[in-house]
Amino acid sequence: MKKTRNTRQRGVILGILRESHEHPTAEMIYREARRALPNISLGTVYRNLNFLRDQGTVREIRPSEGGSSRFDGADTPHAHFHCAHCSALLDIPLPPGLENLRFEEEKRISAVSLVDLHVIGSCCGCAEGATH
Amino acid sequence: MKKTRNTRQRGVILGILRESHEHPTAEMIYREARRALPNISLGTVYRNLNFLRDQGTVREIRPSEGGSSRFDGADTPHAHFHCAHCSALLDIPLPPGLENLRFEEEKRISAVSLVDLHVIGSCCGCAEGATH
DNA sequence: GTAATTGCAAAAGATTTGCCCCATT
DNA sequence: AATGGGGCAAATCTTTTGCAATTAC
Repeated sequence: MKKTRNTRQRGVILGILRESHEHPTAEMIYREARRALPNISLGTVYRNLNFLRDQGTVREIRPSEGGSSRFDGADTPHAHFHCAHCSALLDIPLPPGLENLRFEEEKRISAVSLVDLHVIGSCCGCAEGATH
Repeated sequence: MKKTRNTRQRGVILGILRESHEHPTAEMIYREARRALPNISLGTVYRNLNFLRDQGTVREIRPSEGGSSRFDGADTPHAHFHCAHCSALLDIPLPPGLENLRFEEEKRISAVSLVDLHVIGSCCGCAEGATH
């Protein structure tokens, strides 16, 4: 197995993700990381996000509304709510019964590694009254 | 409200989507549509897919693995299984209990318009034996 | 010392858009 | 005839990649 290094860049990126609750994009992480490491490049941010995602440390969320991927550094299972109006992305609890989905009866599926639940709708800040 | 026209292009695109079970990309739909309309352009395919998606007629699926969006012309609720190895995208039944999720207790959510469940794993064609 | 990782910039990929013409209503 | 929609090509946006220099181990 390939050896990995603990670079300052990787640490800063993971730290940002761990502290943020807003599911930042690579660009937002980049801007934040530049405060600690003014020379960090966007390519490095992307490379590390891909690395952390492949490692299972963070989750990449590709919003159904389009636009950039958003990243989630939380380590407990949860679902996501997307506001279709303001593109806020909120963590919501996983509905009961979804923690242990089984797909034995589904002959085309051999193994399940991840279950992603996305709820799309309108957040309270964007309710009826608001301009759409 | 803006009046919409039934163009040959829009009809062909929707027809392809309705008949396909493989969740084609815009590019695949474009190639297929060219058989009926040799002059259709990729831009037109994208414009119509966006239109049909905004109208709620088709669903756009942004694969967690990355790459192009895939489109789903089915009209009954279902979940999706993504094979992480061959990028097959299969319709699977919505697990019981997910048809009528309620989010009353979630104060930040005002309305829900769509629930998307994505199961990521390995399909049977890509099981253990296969080259990864 | 060595190989993983970085910064930079260019490239690639996917989707959108402007403009002018055509076709549906 | 009016105008929504199409074709084409350029533009935009997001993400990836090649390469030489750097740095963690």
